[in-house]
Amino acid sequence: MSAKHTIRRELKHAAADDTQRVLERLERTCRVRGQRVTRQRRAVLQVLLAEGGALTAYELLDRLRRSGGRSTPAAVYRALEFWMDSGLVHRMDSTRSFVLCEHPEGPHPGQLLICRQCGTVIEAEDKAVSEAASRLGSRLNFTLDVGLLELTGVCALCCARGRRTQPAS
Amino acid sequence: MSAKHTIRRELKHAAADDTQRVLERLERTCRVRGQRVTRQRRAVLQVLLAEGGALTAYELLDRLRRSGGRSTPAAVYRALEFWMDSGLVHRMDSTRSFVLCEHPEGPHPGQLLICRQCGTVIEAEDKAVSEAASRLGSRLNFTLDVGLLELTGVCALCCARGRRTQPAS
DNA sequence: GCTGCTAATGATACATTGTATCACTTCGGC
DNA sequence: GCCGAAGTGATACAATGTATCATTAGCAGC
Repeated sequence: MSAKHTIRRELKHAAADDTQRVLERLERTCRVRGQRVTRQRRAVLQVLLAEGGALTAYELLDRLRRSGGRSTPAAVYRALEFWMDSGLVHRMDSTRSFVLCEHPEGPHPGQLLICRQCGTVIEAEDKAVSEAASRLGSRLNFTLDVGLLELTGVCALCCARGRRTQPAS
Repeated sequence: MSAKHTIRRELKHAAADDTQRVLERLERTCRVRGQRVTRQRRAVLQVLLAEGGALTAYELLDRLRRSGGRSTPAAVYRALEFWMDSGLVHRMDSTRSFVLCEHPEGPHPGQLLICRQCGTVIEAEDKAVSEAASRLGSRLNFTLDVGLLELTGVCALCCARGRRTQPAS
């Protein structure tokens, strides 16, 4: 459990941390699982770490190419698929974009709150929501997948920015 | 209110009903709102009614062309956008497909349960889920959009079909 | 160190999904 | 009938995602 916990903390504080160290640890963890962390995969994760938010596959491709790589769409999608299988990256259907996950231990119930305006993504683990959904599933005889619910809206910052009538200004 | 209700009931029982009658009523309702129900729009809705489930834009296009139409992607998307604005059609991000809505009165909180295997879509209005989501939004200072949550899973039928081991073994 | 197996890559082409543009047509109000 | 706005048709294109297959890299066993 402590290994998981460490990765999670490191992801959360990656901006302030030495990115290299985080990657090395991830690499070690994946190797233990029998997975290879190759140049492509490392590069993709690095971009997502550096970005600190969500990116579409082609935005990711752009960034990789700009840093001198010769990636292709297929390569990016393969790397993303790998990280999704590892549980380190989530794909958001509503924006067709990819974001680092904070719970690398694999599939887990939870929610993604996605800001329509700035693209910020907050990952939540609200028991009330996931249990209500689960109950709804049972009621309708539907075996729901375990995974993240996507909730779109406007984040606090954008909401404040957007308000022309001043709340206190 | 009774008009809304009637449309809703008719949509629900469209398969058993006279499709033409439903369309005529929808047309009348839209006209009252100052909206035009054109040939393209009527055709798109007709296909969705006949299908009784979700279709992607290009599946819809295929069906339209097979029935002798000369539609284009743009035309289909325009018609779908029109019906979505009217609240009669929902787009599901997770499957990139479109489905008739049972609540033509406009945006409303609710859930779509989507079967991964057969594509069946059930529309639900579970207060517990939408209220839990809403509370989560408030807690995180996120102004959530009013709309349908997409929950994927496996429907009862597919679940039964898929079970190789009998339930009591 | 070799050999051979498997996983991953690179490159290309292609498939799918969605939009922009613009000339033309249709509809509804006068 | 005429006008203006809304809608259409056609074309081209943008964005997103996959299939294929020859080549390369990493690891296991010798």
